[in-house]
Amino acid sequence: MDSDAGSTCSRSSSPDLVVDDSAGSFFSNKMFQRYCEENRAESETRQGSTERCGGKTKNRSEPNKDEVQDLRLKVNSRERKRMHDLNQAMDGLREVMPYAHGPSVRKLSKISTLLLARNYILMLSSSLEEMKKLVGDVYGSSAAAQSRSATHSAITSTAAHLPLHPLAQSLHSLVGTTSALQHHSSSPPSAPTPHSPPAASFLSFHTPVQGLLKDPLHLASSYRHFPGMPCPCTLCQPLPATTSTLHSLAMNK
DNA sequence: TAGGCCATCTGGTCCT
DNA sequence: AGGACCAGATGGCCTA
Repeated sequence: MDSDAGSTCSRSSSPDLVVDDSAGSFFSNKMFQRYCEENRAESETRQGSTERCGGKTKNRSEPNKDEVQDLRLKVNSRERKRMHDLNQAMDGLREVMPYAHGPSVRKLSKISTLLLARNYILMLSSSLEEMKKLVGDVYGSSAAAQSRSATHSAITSTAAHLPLHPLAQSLHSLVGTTSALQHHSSSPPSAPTPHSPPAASFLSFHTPVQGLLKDPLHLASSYRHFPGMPCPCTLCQPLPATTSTLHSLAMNK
């Protein structure tokens, strides 16, 4: 509809707001012209009715054309700002997501960003639970109760050796479908920022492999998987229904 | 060229 | 009343 306003933003998710420009385009487009015509017709009708009533002009509650235009522009501007803020938040979310960043990498779409974020949170939660379980197995419940700080440090230090959770595969599939990966196993990780996401190597980001989700155990973990034998790790346990649904969603993307 | 993604406008609804 | 939020409509840009 609004081609001029759209061209000014250059498809950035957080374009610079040029209110006057968009307003100009708004004034120039057909919808607004039709809107003005309708508004004029309505005001004329109202005037006729008031004259017919013969009374005083009672248009205090009914704004005139200019007021309606100003109101409309204000509302549009607010909505634009709201959407820009939303996009900024989306960009912030993209920045902390474990996918390849860079100019050569296509930006994640909004829906992909949200799905990826959800998967990422689920994966981290599962990993944390798994690490707690592992530490509990190693040190025993009493030892774990004695030093929770040690537990915490053990969790953080051993996180780098986490088996790849099936949820991570959905990250792979999502990223694989939306962008080319910057990080490979041979390339050094980029310098971490204060809010930098876990390194790609942490998530074992290699070449995206499509269809791995169909067989999560395929590259499941450092656990050894024997045919016909149940795996002891909780990461190999069936995922919640919601997660499975999300997997299919992500795969369909 | 079709489809995906996006920005913007717009009207409705709810809340303060 | 004014603002926030939401969803539908519309049209532009980009990619396969």
